[in-house]
This record gives sequence, C-alpha cells and structure tokens, in this order.
Amino acid sequence: MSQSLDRALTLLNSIAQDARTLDDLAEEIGVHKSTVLRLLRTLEQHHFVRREGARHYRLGSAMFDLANQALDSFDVRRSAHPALAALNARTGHTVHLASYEDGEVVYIDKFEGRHSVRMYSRIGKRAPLHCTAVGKVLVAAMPAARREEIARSIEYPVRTPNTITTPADYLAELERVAQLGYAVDNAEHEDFIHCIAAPVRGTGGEVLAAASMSVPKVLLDYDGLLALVPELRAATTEASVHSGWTENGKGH
Amino acid sequence: MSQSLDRALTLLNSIAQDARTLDDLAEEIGVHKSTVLRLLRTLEQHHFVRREGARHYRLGSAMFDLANQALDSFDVRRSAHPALAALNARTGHTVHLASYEDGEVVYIDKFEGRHSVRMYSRIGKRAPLHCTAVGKVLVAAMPAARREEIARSIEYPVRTPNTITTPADYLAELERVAQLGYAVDNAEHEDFIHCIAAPVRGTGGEVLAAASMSVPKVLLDYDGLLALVPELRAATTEASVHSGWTENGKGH
DNA sequence: CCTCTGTGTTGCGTATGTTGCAACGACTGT
DNA sequence: ACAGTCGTTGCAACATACGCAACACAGAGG
Repeated sequence: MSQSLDRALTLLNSIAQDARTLDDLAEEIGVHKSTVLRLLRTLEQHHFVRREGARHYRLGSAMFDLANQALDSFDVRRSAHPALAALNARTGHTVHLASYEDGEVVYIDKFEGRHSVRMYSRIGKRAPLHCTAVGKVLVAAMPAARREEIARSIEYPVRTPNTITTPADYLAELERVAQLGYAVDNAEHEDFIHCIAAPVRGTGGEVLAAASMSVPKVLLDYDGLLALVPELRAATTEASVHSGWTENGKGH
Repeated sequence: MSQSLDRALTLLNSIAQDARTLDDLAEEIGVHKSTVLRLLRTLEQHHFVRREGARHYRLGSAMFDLANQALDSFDVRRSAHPALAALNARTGHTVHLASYEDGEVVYIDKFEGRHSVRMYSRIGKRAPLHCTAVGKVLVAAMPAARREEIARSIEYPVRTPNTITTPADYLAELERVAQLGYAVDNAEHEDFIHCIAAPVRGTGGEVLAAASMSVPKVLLDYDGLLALVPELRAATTEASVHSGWTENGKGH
C-alpha cells in the first residue's frame, strides 16, 4: 500500500541477512540506487540501520530497542520465563516458547540446550504449524471450526518422511493432541530432532502460548522422549499458574 | 528525507511505547487516521506490527526476527557471552556489554543481577557517553583527535551531582581511563548505582566493546566496588581471547 | 602520475504515490 | 433503537519520492 515504506522494509530484510553495498540493494529491490540511498538515510536517522565503514550497512540499535520492548509486552514470556528456565536447567534440553501468529508459529523465547546440536531456530523466527509440536498445541486449542479453517488454508511442505501432508491427517492429529493435552513432533520438522510440547494457559484457561522441549534422536529414543512429558507438563503448569491460571478457573 | 517512511518509523516507536487506537496514533504523529491505517497495513504485511483484537496494534515478529539476526551479527556479543555470563553468575551483579554508535553507547547484551534493584536499561537501549563507565572506556580507546572531537560535540546533561559537565573534565577523565585500563562511573548516571567497565579487544588489539558491572551503592561502597576490578578484568580478558585477541598481538 | 572502474552523492523536473477529506460501515453500550 | 466510537474505502489534488544523469571520491593498475 505504501510503496516507499514497503521498499524500506524489504531493504531491512536484505540488510539483516548480511551487510551489502548500495548497488546490490538497489538491484535486489529493483529501484535506482539513489532511491535506496535516501531510504537508508531515513532509516539511519531513526537508528534502524547504521553504516559500517564506507560501504556497508547493518541493522541499527532501534531494532534491538523496539524488539526488546515488544518482547516485554508479551506478558506470557515474562511469566513463563522462570519455569522454563528451570526446566532447561534441570533437563539440559532446548526449550522453546512459541505463540500463534497469522497462520504460523513464532518463537518468543528460547533456552539453548547443553548438547551442542545447533537447531535452526531463533527468537522471532517463524515456523510452520503442521510439523511442529508447538504448532499442534496452539491449533488444537482452538474451536473446531477454526481448526478446520486453518487445516484447509495452510500449506503442507514436506520437511522429513514423517511430515503430515494432508488436512485430514492434521485434523486427526489435532484431535489426538486436544485429548492428550500435549503434542509430539516425531522428527516431522527436522530429521534428527523430535519434540514434545504443552500449552501455557492464562486467567480464563485460554491458551496463551506453547512450550516445547527438543531432543536430538541420538540422545533419547521415542519412548525416552515421551518419558519427559510429565516433567514438561509440570513446567507448563507452573508457567500457567504464574500467568494467572487456576485449576478450577474454568469448571471442566 | 522520505516522509512516509519517516512517519512509519515514528509510528513504530509509538506502538512500542504502547499507543493504542488509530486516532491516538494519528494525533501523535499529526496526520490523518486514514494515512496511519495505510502505513500500518504495510507494516503488518511485513510482520512489523500485528493487530490484536480489533483496535490494538503491537509490534510484530519481524521485529524480533531481524533484531536477533542483527544481534548475532555482532560477533563480539557471541564471543564475549560465556565470560560475561560466568562473571554475572559468580558475582551476582548486573553485567552489561556495550558498543559505541553514533555519539552514544548502545547496550548489546545484559545479564540481570541477583539483587532486584531494577536498572533502567535494556538491550538495544542507548545511553550517554559522558556519564557511563562503558562510554568512557569506548571513547578512551580512540585516538586523541577523535576523543577531542567527541568531547566537544556531545551534550553534558546533568544526571546526578557527580556527572561530568565539561569537555575539559571529560578529556581528563578519559586520559585517566586510558592509563588505568578501566573506567568508573561513580554514581554519575544514576544516583544509587556505581559501575566499573573495561574493554573487550579483538584480533588487532582494537576495542570491540566495553563490559561493565553495575552495583547498588547500598550493597558495596566505593572501595568495595574497586575491589571488583580484577575480577571484571579477568572476565574481559577472557572475552577478548575468545574474540581473537592475543596478549602480544600488538607489541606494546 | 594518470586513467579507469567502482563506489557513494547531489540537483532537478516530472510523474507517481500518498495524502486528507468526507461518507460509509461495523460495533458497543445505554 | 439510537448515538457514539472506531475502522475502512473512493476519490481528486497535491506534494513527494522517484529516476535520470552528472559529479565526487576512492582505490587499483598500468
């Protein structure tokens, strides 16, 4: 809708991936380099980008500043933090906190596991709904109509041999998740990792976010993973309580 | 330079602070609400803001995503992380990592202290050069000409009775810092807190960032603070080594 | 030393995109 | 049912951001 803004935001993405030169950026978004220059200058005034040396641009501090303000505005994040940190410290596995946004999952907190298996995730990163344990938990918590709507509307890119690829399978899986109260990602997203996830609830029992534990398959087999469920749920329950949830808050 | 972009970035700031309705935002930046709406829509497409319910806007996930990508591009941050985390764990005091940007100091990492004295700082936040220990360290590391230029150009807002208020005093202080190899903020920034800071160096001995420890005065008097300098310097040395620095890398 | 190539930067006229307006529609509370 | 909010849309006028082309500046290479 707003051309120059649109271009500027695209620029930010390019810059974030790796500092570039003016002409590169110009070509990348298909405009004249003088245009890029002027956009960058405006971004620079607001500290959204900074110049490094003569011909390199990097993201600036306004980015960090706003981002952290925004993270703080996710109340769940703060209230769930201690319980998840403890879970991470106790088990040594990677712990994620994620939230639903616009047909995808967004990681809003992450605790790095001790086993140095680098996972390709990051706070702020988005992931698909159909092949992540957190995604299943979040969608399973929605009313049936909404679930079907989502199951119909999302894509089902195949990530591994185990990835769910049809709306019908997904809906069945969601039903299972809703019943059990937790979800499993049996190497459906990344080949060597499997995860379990459970919901974090708020005052009215509504699901605010999902917390997950990710474990390399070499470290723990499927049964070993499932054995961790009680520990995960203890943590999410604690997180829920800190978020205002009460066991008998909703009746059933 | 670019009007709509300028307005959009201002909008982001307002939203971050927790501005609410469309008209509020419109008034705040002095444009018609339809204009705000269109800008917000563009921002929304790029996930920079998200709608919450009908009439609430919050910062979106692109913010976190880009910010974390950018933070990762600060190599110092990653390489200094373990040493600073250890320092924080060992002493229990608040530890900051900061970098110079454009006449100010920018916090690029923070480790919360155990003593729950809330400090008004945050990753991404900027602070003045003249009344922070990290600021002194960073400026002291620059060549004399640059130092004087900066000393002349910055403002000297008075924050506490101890704040340095003249370029001459500041230059003298910088000289002292350069000699000692560390800096002190003797309650010059916030009344009840004093800090010490030391440089983190890179491959060529150049100063990449400054690390500081902040301690409430009620917890430790001035001499007690200075007694922590060796511990801080041990940590910054370790961080420097992880950043590629070698003791004899530069000769003198 | 000089050119040559690759940068970033500026001035300018024009077309384009953006703006403000005013009317409409959705929603809430009384 | 009505008034009062607030978000949303179409349109015409204007300002603005655009592309162009020329300039400035650096480093590389002969």
